[in-house]
Amino acid sequence: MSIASDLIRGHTETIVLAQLSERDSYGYEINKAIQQKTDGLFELKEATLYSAFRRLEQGQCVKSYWGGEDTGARRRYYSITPVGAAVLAQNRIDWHEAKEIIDKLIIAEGALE
Amino acid sequence: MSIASDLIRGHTETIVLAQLSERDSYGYEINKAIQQKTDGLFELKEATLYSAFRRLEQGQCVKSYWGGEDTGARRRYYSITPVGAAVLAQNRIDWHEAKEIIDKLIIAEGALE
DNA sequence: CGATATACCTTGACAGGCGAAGTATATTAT
DNA sequence: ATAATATACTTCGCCTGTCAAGGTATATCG
Repeated sequence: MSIASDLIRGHTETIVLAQLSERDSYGYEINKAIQQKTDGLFELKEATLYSAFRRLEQGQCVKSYWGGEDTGARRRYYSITPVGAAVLAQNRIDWHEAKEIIDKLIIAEGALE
Repeated sequence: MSIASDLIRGHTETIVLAQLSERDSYGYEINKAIQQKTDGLFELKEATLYSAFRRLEQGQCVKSYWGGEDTGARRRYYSITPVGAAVLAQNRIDWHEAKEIIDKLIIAEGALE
């Protein structure tokens, strides 16, 4: 991956929620979707992804259910809850704010477009 | 503060280096400058700031020297090194890339401006 | 039958942020 | 005078999210 762990830290849950807001999905598929969306520049590590699922489910942000296996192994599907949708909405707002703040702080003095 | 720890994680060193690229400075002043630039929305916690200094100095990114006290207590000034300047430049590039990647992943489907 | 792709799970280490507490000096208010 | 506040730095130890490493199980393809 070409993006540092610390730069992604804190975004994992939001990324997962954003995926789930499109449609119910499962770990493996979500990760493939992320790789595709970023042209292979980024992927979630499995341990990171599954620990995010655990936190999200504990926080009532997602619900899970075992789904049918068309091809490989069994899949645990996740769906976003109203709580999760609200958290996602807030996280998006926070991200916009954080972006602006960080930009203000790290962009070079003269580099104002 | 209104920006989550995990969203800031990994940016602390870059923020400090960016400040030092303008002029030599010391911890307290850097933090004040950051608060001013962000209209009070963000500040580095002391422990965070000083541990960043330690890492940066160990990594040859900054050098420090004791400076004169015009008003309060003694100050430890920091200056950015060529290594630090290079790291800063790379971190800025990384930030731009990370921003785009995160945007792609968390922005709502229909919300493309 | 072995290799590969799909799919999930757990453990333990590591690193950075930060609360809390401490030290010391100068200024301002009471 | 003295208490409070602002300036300024430092250290300790906890917490949390990431991830390397290892494990399990099924289906497909050569």
